[in-house]
Amino acid sequence: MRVLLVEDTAGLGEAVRDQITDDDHAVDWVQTLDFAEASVQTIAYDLILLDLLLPDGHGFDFLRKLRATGKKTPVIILTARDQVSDRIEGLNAGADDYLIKPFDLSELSARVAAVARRYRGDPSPVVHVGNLEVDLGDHRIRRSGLPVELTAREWALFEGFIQRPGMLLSRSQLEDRLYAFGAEIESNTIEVYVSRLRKKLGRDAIVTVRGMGYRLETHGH
Amino acid sequence: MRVLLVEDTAGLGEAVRDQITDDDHAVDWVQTLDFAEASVQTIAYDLILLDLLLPDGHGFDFLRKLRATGKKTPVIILTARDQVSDRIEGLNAGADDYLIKPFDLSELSARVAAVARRYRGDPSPVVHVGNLEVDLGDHRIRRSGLPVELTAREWALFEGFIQRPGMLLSRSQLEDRLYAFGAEIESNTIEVYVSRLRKKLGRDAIVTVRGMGYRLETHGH
DNA sequence: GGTGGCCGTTCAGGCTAATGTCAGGTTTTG
DNA sequence: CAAAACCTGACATTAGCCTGAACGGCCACC
Repeated sequence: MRVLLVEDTAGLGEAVRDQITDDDHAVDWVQTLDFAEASVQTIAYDLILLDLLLPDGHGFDFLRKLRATGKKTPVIILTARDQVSDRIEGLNAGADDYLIKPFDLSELSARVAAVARRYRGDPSPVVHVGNLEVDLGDHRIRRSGLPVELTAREWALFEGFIQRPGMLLSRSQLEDRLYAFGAEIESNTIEVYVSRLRKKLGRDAIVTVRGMGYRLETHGH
Repeated sequence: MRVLLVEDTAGLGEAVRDQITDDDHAVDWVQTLDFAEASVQTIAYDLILLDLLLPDGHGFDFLRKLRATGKKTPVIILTARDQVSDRIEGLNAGADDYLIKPFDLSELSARVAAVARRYRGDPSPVVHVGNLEVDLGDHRIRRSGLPVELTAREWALFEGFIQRPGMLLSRSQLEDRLYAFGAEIESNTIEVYVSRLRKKLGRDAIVTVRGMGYRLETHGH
């Protein structure tokens, strides 16, 4: 499997390259969008790891161009913590996944493996919580077998819950998932999204813990 | 897990130290960058809590130096609300998370736990005390196997007890857990909450030490 | 270029349960 | 025995939460 890494930070680039490279994975590492574009034109990559802030432009531009040419190569975005809101846009722009810096290298391996699995056509792992069936790779949810469609932000929130089912998530932790890190939020957006998630996933899916936050109900109803 | 707290405000420093210290977490508290630098050279910390405005310099300088030496110790920055631009800079400088003063102590716990988990990958620990079973991450309690629901303030108090089972906690220490530091309280709120906790956790769960404070009973009843 | 629909965001109104205080009782201490 | 310290039921207040509705931006499609 051939991986293109687009990342201009030296330390991180090295670490990622070393982490991924093995018998099955070859990594080409470039540091500018220019090189990246040249690379995808000459080589058919199986996966692209894409930093967003690069010296000669924004990763989205590259991503959009790539998709515009019809290429469906899976793309994982590597984004800094203060650009979390970008991920919404990123998913819209055609990214398959994203990782927030700083991330565990093992986490990276897991995502890469997941993409590889999907790429080979193997089924991605499915998490069962209550009467929900969640396919993390595909961002697909079934509720009692019936498919449920979530919008980008609904998913962003829900993903927070699914990563550790049953764990109590504070309001600010949830806000960090939706907005640029540390952004002040004045309205009741979280409540609105929780409300919408409940409408789609079931009234009891998410439990309010007054004054503390929310948690995903882990056992069926 | 070993935590370095770099904070020059006495009251806040104490409160944070007390909040974090438990069987699993040892806290070293220093008040200047000088001491902080000396500390990180002699001890391998698992987490650093860093105030930005310190008597002998700015926290960023410390953070940059730390990263320059290749240390990847997770760092959570503690900063005042009005320094928005600092946030971006801080994340670029290599911080892992941010807490904006004034923050809830329970919020601090959550972040520390999250960072710790991110780096160790462990699930949240479950503590057993007497006939109580406490999951700190989930904020869940079982008493003889049966779930117990606590309100935000009840939990805030209880967290103080559970972190140091059997240790005597003074009234003012407990008050610090319920209210922002320094808030004087005139009524008998502590007594009321201790009473409410006893009703939910068992009459003997919390022992009164007349004139001194309270402590959590550690062996079953 | 226009238009319709979807999504994100905010607001207002209504509701429930958590909170803080008090008063009257109980226990401990000197 | 009196005073100090503590306990706890009751209650008014309000913080915190829920949700329908409306608005505006953006994008795809015509």
